[in-house]
Amino acid sequence: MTTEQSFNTMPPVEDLTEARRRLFETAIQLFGASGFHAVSVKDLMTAIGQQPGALYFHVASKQDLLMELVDLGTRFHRTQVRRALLESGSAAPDQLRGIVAAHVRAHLEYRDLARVTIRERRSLTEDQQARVADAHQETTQIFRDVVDRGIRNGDFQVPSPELAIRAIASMGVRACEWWTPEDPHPMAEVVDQYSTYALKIVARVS
Amino acid sequence: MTTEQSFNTMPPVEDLTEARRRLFETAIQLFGASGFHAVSVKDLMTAIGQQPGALYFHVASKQDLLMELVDLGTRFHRTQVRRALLESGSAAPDQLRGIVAAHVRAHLEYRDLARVTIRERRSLTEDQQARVADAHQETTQIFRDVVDRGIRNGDFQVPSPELAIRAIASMGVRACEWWTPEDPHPMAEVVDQYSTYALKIVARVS
DNA sequence: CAATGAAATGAATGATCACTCAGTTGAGTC
DNA sequence: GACTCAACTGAGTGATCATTCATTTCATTG
Repeated sequence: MTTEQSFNTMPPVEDLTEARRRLFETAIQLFGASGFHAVSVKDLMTAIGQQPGALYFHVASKQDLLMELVDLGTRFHRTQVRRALLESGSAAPDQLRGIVAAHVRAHLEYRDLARVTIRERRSLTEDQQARVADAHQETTQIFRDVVDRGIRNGDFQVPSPELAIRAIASMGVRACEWWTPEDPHPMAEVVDQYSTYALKIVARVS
Repeated sequence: MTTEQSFNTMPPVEDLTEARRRLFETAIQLFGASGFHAVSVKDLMTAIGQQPGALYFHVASKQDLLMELVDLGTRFHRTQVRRALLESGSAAPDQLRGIVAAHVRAHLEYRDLARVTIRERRSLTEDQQARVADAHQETTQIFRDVVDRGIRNGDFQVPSPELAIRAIASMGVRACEWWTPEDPHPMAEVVDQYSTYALKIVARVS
């Protein structure tokens, strides 16, 4: 097993032409750095080395492009958390450690995508938000299921599962805002520590 | 002692004319809801019931207005954390509980201001960011001092104080994004729970 | 080598952007 | 009742915004 780290801006996606993939990657970087509304179509296309109008060969609108990015980020996040649960054992603490690690890692490996997905969801139209809501809800439900099960069988003990999950998720969500590959704490350490914090938060008080 | 909750958009500020205060409050609400770049000068001044040009009687520019709001939020946050430390006893766990409670409460009582302060710091110019940096740094240092002291005297035990503080702060910072006064969990419960989580994170493993 | 079609150009569209400024309003002061 | 002054109006400025579209480029295919 290699300890190789990936610092791509976009997770692997099928059915994506090279030109589209390059557009998406650039958009993720610029939107992630400055925000959707702060980046103009001219800014975006100049960064790719093209004219503004070329955007509309690939997407219907700037708004539509954002939708695709947020959708991509939300689905990727769900995929990673889902997989982590599948690869965990049946013990609730192991499961929680697994999904929190996946959650944090997703936000650190693809920081710009995570920033866009988190920050710019409110910039989507109501219809667009509805289209993304399901995938996000499913990810939340996985956390809820794991914590609830841990509470039922006595592994965890916490006054409010909702608050605990919000707190746990917050650590990972915020991580993409401050962590960089140059940080003195390597990604693996952050992932490990934050997973431990999650377990401490829901730990049974004996 | 009353248990009265305040849901104003702006903390009390001296030396502020009524017209300016109204402008600031509206700006905090609109910028907090949609983001600085998504709100035009026309949007902002229409919400106050004035012409766009009237803005420039009160501030030099839209950018300058943002600077004042972020500065306000950053200083208020520091004030609250500072005060909480002063009002705590000498025991590190009590101090940590106090400053975390103040941190979370500041983000819940003034959600829009917190959102603007957190999200839009990157929208400031470099000079403006530098002007805000000191106040923010001082707040961080308070957390650092409390945790470090707790570690030295054996109350706390954690592999990395930096990571623990980031995690603890994240819970409060994110809270202004999801909590509302209509939430089933009242503010006091969130504040109390999150303070407890903070103590659990840095707790000595015996 | 002619035909095709995906990809991008370059110039234009009207709308909206932040911002300016000379003039108006109206409440308070001498 | 003339004067002051903070607050705001209303009509504009040029720049930039997202978007459109007829045309061009160029690698691939028949």
